[in-house]
Order: sequence, then structure tokens, then C-alpha cells
Amino acid sequence: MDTSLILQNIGRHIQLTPDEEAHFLSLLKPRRVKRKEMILQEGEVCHYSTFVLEGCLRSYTLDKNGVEHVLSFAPEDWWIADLYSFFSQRPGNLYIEANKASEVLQLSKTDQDQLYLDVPKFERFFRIIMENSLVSHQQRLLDNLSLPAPERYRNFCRRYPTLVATMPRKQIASYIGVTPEFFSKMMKEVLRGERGGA
Amino acid sequence: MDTSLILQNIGRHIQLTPDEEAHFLSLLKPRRVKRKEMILQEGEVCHYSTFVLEGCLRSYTLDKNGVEHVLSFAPEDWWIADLYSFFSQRPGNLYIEANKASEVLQLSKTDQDQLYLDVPKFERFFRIIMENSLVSHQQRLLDNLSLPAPERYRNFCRRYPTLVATMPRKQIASYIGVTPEFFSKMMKEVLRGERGGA
DNA sequence: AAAAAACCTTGTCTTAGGTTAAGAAAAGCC
DNA sequence: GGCTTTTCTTAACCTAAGACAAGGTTTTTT
Repeated sequence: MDTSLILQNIGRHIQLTPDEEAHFLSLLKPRRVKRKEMILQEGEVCHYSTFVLEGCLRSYTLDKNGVEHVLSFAPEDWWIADLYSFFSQRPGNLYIEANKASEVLQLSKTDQDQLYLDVPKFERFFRIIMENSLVSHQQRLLDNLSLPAPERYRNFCRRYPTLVATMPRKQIASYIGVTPEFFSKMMKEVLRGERGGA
Repeated sequence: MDTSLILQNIGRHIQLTPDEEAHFLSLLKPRRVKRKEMILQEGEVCHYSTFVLEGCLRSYTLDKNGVEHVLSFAPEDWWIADLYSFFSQRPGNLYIEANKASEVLQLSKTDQDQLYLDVPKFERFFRIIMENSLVSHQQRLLDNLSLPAPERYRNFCRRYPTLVATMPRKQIASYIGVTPEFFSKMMKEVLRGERGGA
């Protein structure tokens, strides 16, 4: 597997020595995930942080009616985990499933904890990752509280242009918080608005 | 001002030497905030992380109709900031306002950045704070996507029993994502359910 | 202790978005 | 390439929650 992507990802926030790089890489477990394969299910403990080298995963919950609610997409160059479960090492309620056949690298909780002690720079790296993720979750929450569905969709398009083109509409609908049927109706309006300009 | 509360807050995640404690305290600017006073407004850059020693602040946005949407409450022993603006040092869209007369300690972005270099342990501290905050924001987001208003209210009560008793209903309504009018109607149901048991 | 300002409730009417159902179009699979 | 499965769309009907309006209560302020 090609590990240059993850080194680049980390290099955006911290500089590692060759030794540190080697040590870090030695902790990563490569894994191939088939389309529709789940790497985590509700009720399980999330033992790994997963970095996507190729393909795309998503995380979601099922509500009491069996309806899926997408929490996040993880295309190439993204991290994904059930963070509640990963940090607490208790059973979580997320499913993490491959949207298409994917290649990932996994870092176990134990190794990550040890890594903080061995290479303290990683405290900084994951602090920054958490900060960025928190900011975007806060923004998404406020969008959900304050904007009607069509504007939430427009924001999604602006923020994740790549995902709009590649993810099933059903899942995008779920991500922004509407049913696929309503999403479908809404798209007619959105498209009309786009042709109209601005 | 009594700084033992913030040392205790930090002591939950990292151990500081007396020198480090003294250095950290020297960076904090104490401030009294009057009821209804805003320490941050839309369009301003958020220069400080604010720790609440006494009283309570809240952060919110105003939508295009002038309706308030509460992002967070910060009672005693909590941190608050417009994180997007604080991290990026660009104008944000949050208001941060005192719900009652409060005493706070403020740490500037510049000092916080320097602190990471002087006392790297703080990387760990803020990483953990961010992790916890991210987990609770993800949970809240999923609640908003998957649960009807009365259950979101019940979750709010379980998670923040103190706030339920002390914050205006209007603001709680806004936090869980309903209008005060609907909240009022809903409460009758919720109360009936409580008397009924379970 | 009054006056002013918020806050909370209740009622009626409206609407954004959900539900159900059923067919059309894609995408994955052997 | 044909078969299966999933996804997308459309349409009719339904409901949780919003908007507006108006009166009552509590909290602040002076």
C-alpha cells in the first residue's frame, strides 16, 4: 500500500523526522474493505481510527424505525471512527460501512495512546484535527437549526463539491436531514434557482 | 478572583508543576461581565478563549429573520469561544452574551499558541477538551437528525440537569431546535408522560 | 413598589417536510 | 448481456412544528 498520502496528511500540521515517520508507519494496519462491508456496527467498541487511502466510507446510526442517519463521509485522505466509542472504549451506536471498495490504514487506540507518549508532536496533530472537525460540526449544527433544507443543501455543495458528485442522493439527503422523497422534490426547485442565476 | 476552579479544571487532564501553574495563571485576564453584556458580536474576530468562574454565558447566531439559535451554554467551570473565529482569527458569526452577571478568565489566541510551545502538556489538555466537545456535538447533531423534539428535550434534561433548572425556556427551546411556542405546547405532553411514569 | 421589560402560554391557521405507494432508471452482479 | 437489487422520482395525502396574535406572569430595573 502507498503510505505517502497519510504522511502528506500529517505533514500538513506537523513535521516528523524519518525515524518518527517509520515508527508511526509501523503502527498502521493496512486493510482492504469491500463495498458494503461494515468495519463497525452498533454495540461494538471502536478499536481503531481509520484513515482512507482509497475509496470511501461513511458512518451512520439507525433510528428506532430502521431509518439511516448519515453522520459523516470519509473519502480519500479523511479519518473516520466512532469517536465516542473510540475515546471511551465503550460500545457505540454508529455503523461504519464502505460505500465502495476501499483501502484503509488503521491505528489502534492503544497504539495511539502510546504514540502520544513516544512522539508528543502527535498531540498537536490530533488536537488540530479535532479542532477542525469540531468547527465544522458546529457549523453543520447551526445550519440544521437555522436554515431550511434547500440552503443546507447549497452549503453542502459548497463545502463538499466532490461528495455531491459521487455519493448517492439518498445519503446526501440523510446527511442534510431530509427524506429522499423530499430531497427529490427539492432538487427541482434548486435547479430552477440555479438556472435563474445567483 | 479565585483561580482554583480553573486549576482544578485543568488538573482533571494534566498535572502541572507549580512553575507551570504560575506561568499559566499569569496569562489569564480576569474580567467581569454584566448581565446581557456581549463579549463577542457577529463580524468580530474572537481573540479569547473564555473560562467561566461564576455566572453563565451563552453563544448563538441570528438568522436572516433575526431569530436566535443557541449553540452553547457556558455555566461555571466551562469554556466558551467562537471556535471558528478563534482558530482562524477571521470574523465569525456568533454572539457571546452573559445570561447573568459573571466572572470569567480569558486566554488570548496569541498566548495560547505560545503556551503550546512553552508547556507542551497543554497540547494534551486542549486535545482532550476538543475531543469531548466534538463527541457531544456529534451526539447532538444525530439527535437533531433522528429524534422528535420531545425526545431531544429529554436528552437535554439528562445531559444538563443543572441548565434545565436555570436557563430560560426560550433558550432551551432554541438549543433543542424548536420555537418557544411549540416548546410550551410540548411541555404539557412531556409532563403528562413523566407523571405516567417511565 | 411601580414601571418596564422579558418571558411564558394558549389558540387558530399555515407550511415544510414526512409517509405511503408505485413505477422508472441506474448500478451492481454472474 | 440479462437479472437483481438498489436508487430515484412523482403524486396524493398527512403531521409535526412554525407563524401570528393576544393575554397573563414573572423578572428586572429604577
